[in-house]
Amino acid sequence: MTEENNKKTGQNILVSVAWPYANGPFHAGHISGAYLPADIFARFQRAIGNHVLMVSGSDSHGTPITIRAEQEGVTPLEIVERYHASFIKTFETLGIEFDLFTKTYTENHYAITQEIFKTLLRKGFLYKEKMVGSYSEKQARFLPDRYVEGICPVCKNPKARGDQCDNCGTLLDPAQLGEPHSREDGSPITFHETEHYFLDLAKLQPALEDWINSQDRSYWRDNTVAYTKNWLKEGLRGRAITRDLEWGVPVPIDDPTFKDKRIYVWFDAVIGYYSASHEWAKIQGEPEAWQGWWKLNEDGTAPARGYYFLGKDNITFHTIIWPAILLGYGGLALPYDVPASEFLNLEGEKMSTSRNFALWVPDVEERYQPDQLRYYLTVAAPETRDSNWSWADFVSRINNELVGTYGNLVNRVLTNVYKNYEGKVPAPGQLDEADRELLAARETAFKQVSELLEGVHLREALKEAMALATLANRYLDEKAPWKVIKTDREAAGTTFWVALQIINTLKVLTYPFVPFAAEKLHEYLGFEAGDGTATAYSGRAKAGQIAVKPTAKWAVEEVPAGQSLRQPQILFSKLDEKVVEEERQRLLDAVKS
RNA sequence: CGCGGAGUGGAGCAGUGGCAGCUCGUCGGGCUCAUAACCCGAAGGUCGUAGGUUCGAAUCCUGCCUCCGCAACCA
Repeated sequence: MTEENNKKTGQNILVSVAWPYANGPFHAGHISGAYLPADIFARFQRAIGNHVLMVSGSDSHGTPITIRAEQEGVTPLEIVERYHASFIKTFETLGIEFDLFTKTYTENHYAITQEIFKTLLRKGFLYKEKMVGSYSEKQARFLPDRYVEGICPVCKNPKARGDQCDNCGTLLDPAQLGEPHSREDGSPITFHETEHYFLDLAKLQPALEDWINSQDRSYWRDNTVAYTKNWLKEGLRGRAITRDLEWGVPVPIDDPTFKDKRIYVWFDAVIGYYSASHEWAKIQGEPEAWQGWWKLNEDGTAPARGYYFLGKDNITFHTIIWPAILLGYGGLALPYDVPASEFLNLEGEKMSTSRNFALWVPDVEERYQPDQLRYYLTVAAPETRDSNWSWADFVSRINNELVGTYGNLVNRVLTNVYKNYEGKVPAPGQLDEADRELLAARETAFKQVSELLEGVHLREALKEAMALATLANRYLDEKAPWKVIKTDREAAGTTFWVALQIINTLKVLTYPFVPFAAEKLHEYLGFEAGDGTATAYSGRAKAGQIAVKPTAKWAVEEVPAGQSLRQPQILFSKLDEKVVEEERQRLLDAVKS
């Protein structure tokens, strides 16, 4: 392990991932934009020896869940449980490992959310205000603006929504609509006065600005900085954090008028990162362990760096609102970085869940190797701008890059050595310039991939690792050890020894991205699974449980001469070209139905 | 004129005033241990668009077009 990495060893890293809203399964954009990058980053951080706490959970509240439950004649909790199970299945299949993936529907979360609410109230960061809400007599509840439909006062479009008219783009207030009615059942809407608590963002703005300006944020992605500064520039306004709902965290105050109100879902959802850390600590049997990731040191510094992985639609909740809540509450660490992703399109079109034009992960997770999905979701990830999932591209990149370049390199080396050297790593003789160059390139690649991963430039990091595989392929062609072996068995052995060292490093460098293959390769190279030398991968996140910490080691290490290899097998399977048409047809069929 | 991001060969990207580049793919040739990697060569771009500044613009300025997110009750 390099000195540089030694310095970093032992830091605490919080990996927070946006809480998926439990009213539908994952599509490819969710995984590509948040859960997979978080997992890759967390695997890297664990491997270099940092203490990672990676948490998230199902966002269990909110009107869409309530309405869906009513449509299906089940309880909101049944909807939440269904998709919570679906999320966990996907994580297990794709090898996305949390320390805890919980729900916002837990006693722990309710208690902590209420405690934060009460503290903010006591410290003067909440205020009460009356507002007018859209009320459906028939459904007997207040509706969010977008669930109110009526005639647009500007263009007379009869299907204008309460927040905006899709026809002419005018921003609306539900009260401006002609003949306002519920979008769900068409029942008429009346307007009732209702009182709510507001988070006093204006009051928190100075502290928020101090925090943002307390250090150079150029390591944040451009879009994230732009969004955040823009909001601050325009001046923050209070934001209602309670709703007239029956499903959610009860408002913890002694006031009968708030008996039928709940804390609004966006307020409680961001608190999930913190409450989940408490839950994790309790399950660990060390109820105070959360402090190592959250509780500010006496000098005001953070005990851990917190990384928040999410989509661009969620940025301001994590750079403005969540920090504001934390500042108001006091004593807790604020986000260090918010690596927000752009959006993933599908076959050149925007995904649309209402049209059912989406790549639903549960539909494909069984048809392809998890590493194939992880690879493509990384190289095609919307890391800096909107990107595109295309099945033709998927097949071509898997076959050419993952299989052709990396898989084939591993296979040609392992099969040659296995066949010709009694299944043992040959001893190296004198190294020549080409050997030394390649071994040096391995050190460079290791350093670069490490730096890129540290900066959350995941796509670049994977590209660098693959470049080393390309170098190794070229080296083998030049050396042609399969020819040399006929006349000079020792010289060929040296070449294979060098190639094995490169493969061993590639195993480490690609481990965060394709952990299943790394694990297999580790064994093919003759190491023991779980021995902690490279990619020991000892447990996967189980439903709502603690993942066992991998003890993978991030280092350039030697495969010792004489070590017995195991019978090599194909690392990644090649895809048949015809899946392109099949998958495209599946998408079309789904849209029709 | 609400705010912000983006537009460069088929795909993904780099390029902040000096001959438009890289990776992948495509086509032709070579080699072949391996799930056909690697090597040599070729085609392919009026840099979204119109104008301006400049000896010189992908780059700086202005207008317009297209895509994306936000727009404080979507989460």
